[in-house]
Amino acid sequence: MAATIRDVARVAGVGLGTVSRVINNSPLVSQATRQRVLDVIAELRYNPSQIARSFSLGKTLTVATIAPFFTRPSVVERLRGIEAALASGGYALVVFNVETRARRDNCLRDVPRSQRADGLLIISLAPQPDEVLALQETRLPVVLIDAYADSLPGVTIDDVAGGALATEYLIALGHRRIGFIGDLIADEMSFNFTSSRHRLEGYQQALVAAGIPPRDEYQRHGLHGRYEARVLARDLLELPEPPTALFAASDTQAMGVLEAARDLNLAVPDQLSVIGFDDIDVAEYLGLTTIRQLLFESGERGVELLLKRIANPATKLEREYLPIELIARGTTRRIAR
Amino acid sequence: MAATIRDVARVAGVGLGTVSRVINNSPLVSQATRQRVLDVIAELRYNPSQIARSFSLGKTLTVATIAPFFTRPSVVERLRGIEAALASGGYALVVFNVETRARRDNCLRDVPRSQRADGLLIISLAPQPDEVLALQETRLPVVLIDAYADSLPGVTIDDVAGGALATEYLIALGHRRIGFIGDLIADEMSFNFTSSRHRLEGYQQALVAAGIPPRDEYQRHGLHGRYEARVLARDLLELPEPPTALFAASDTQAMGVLEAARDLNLAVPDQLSVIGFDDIDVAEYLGLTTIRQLLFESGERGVELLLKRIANPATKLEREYLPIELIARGTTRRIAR
DNA sequence: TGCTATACTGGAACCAGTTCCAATTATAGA
DNA sequence: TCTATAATTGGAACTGGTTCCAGTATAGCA
Repeated sequence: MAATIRDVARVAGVGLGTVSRVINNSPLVSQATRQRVLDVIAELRYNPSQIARSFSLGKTLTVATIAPFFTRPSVVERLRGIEAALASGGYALVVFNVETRARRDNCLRDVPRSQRADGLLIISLAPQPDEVLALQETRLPVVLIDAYADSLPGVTIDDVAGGALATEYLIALGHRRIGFIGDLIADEMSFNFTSSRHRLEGYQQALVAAGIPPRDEYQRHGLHGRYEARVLARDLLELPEPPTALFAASDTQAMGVLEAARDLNLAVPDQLSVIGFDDIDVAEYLGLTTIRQLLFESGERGVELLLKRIANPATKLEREYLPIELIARGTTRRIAR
Repeated sequence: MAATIRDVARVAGVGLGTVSRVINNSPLVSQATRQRVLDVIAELRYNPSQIARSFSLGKTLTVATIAPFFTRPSVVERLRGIEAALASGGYALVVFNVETRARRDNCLRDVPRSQRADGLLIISLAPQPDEVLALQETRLPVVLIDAYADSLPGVTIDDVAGGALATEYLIALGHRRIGFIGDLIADEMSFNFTSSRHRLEGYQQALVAAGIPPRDEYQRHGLHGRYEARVLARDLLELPEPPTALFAASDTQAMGVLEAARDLNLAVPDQLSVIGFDDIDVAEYLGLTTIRQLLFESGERGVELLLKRIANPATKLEREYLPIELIARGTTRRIAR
């Protein structure tokens, strides 16, 4: 139906190779011939088939990304960085959104094997050791973003340090009773999210370092979401001896905490300090104190690492840590001991 | 390097066709042969090349989506609907993010021509007549979401009715001085966004119908964004005779309006009513009165229409209108005349 | 036993590009 | 004019699947 390169060659009265050379701007074509071919291409409205080209070249000029819950603002921002970096490199982006354990497993298994893409970015999901092996076997270049796995390159932050940073800040403000709201442990297990767990570790380390024994009843875990965090926080704040400050493992969850405070008529920051994590777009609007990480840049850097590996698969394993920063806004406040 | 179907055939001692039949679960293979082939596939760790398969079949099992500013919550939610519907149909999703006029034009021109995908979804961008012609010439099935163009199928809402609905509600609450904050006209022009313009039309119609002459100074346009809307709203609210209610063409812009009110110490809803559009996720958190549209579903329905057209390109032009609904929350309030 | 219908199987041809080698033509230099 | 070299050009072979036709084996039946 659509014109092929052979049609063009026939009509222009030249050989296949010549048309191919014209399409690819090879210098090995005379000006006159090039013009003739270009005219015929226009006349026949010929468009080279990307598929045939990929097939012949053995490269797809496409990168696949597996992302959990890609509506989360933090994930979206990373994706935006990825897309921007890929577009400027001439690559297209295929997105797989993962919202269940089964789909996570399927994607991690099938996407690399399908050979749809020249490389794979995995956001916030840490492959298990056996999955890492399977990945390596496919020889597909892979880079993790916001996740860590032995012997896979990645771009992350130091989540333990981030958790500690947030907690130390609250301690410095005079808080001693500090609660933590994070992702469901079971959920972390099934998806193998690691950031919430690491932030919890940092939280505990900071407490211990300040001589404050961590209390189990101050640590709550639920499905990642505003509503779930709201319920957890409400519960936490109704303890006989409630925390005076809450550290939420993400800004989305911090929003749930703020709702809980509203539910209970607790003034923030006067009666309750709240700190989040990520510094997503609305955090500024809400005046939320949080730990900023460079989401857009994480996508960009991930692409950079990946393209380097695509160009040269033997590149040594690189792992990049992006900086974090405390952004003090209006939801935290000093209290008297 | 990687094993091909011919390797499998050779090692298993069968023909090419037989291996292909096994891969595709054709019933025309004896149980014994099938097992032998499966064993060899496992042994050689053979994975069929998706590219070769696409090439041979003439279909990519991929759908491309062009979306402007895909970080906007409304766009993300539509994308989520698209991805979900595509995944369940076995299709992959390629995403192109458009943030400049030049990229919009390039994407609209090149993506359909590259024959990377079996179909194309365009979100919130209305192709111009000449672009429609070019699209049709490629014979690629296309469906618009949140956009309208002559002779292209699409899924939209009635934005004029939505604008009227919001405005009528404010009027019913007793407001007479009602302002409008929408996207930059020049921007609409260059991207050819239409929804903000249509909502403005509905706003004007509702005013006229209620015997209220629309005032030019009450209608402001800026780049789509919270900050820009904040500046516009502040300006509007500092008029000698400021509006008592503001209709923002999107929830994101409504958030900017709320910030402006905060800047000027205007209590919402007591001194200023605010209504948004879209009912994005945070709207509920903010208690924002808004017009809800079914974002996720718009993606799903768009995919459904598209897959129908891919299966049968002769499908007659379908255009679907999704319902809208006023969600009254806490940022609007009745005032005495 | 022979014949026919049925169940499998093999592999050539095909999809639309790229690449590379051989052939041809043009150009420069002697 | 002839030769060496450079500049172009043509097209076969190749990429890895699918499809379809022809061929073989097996079973059922008279």
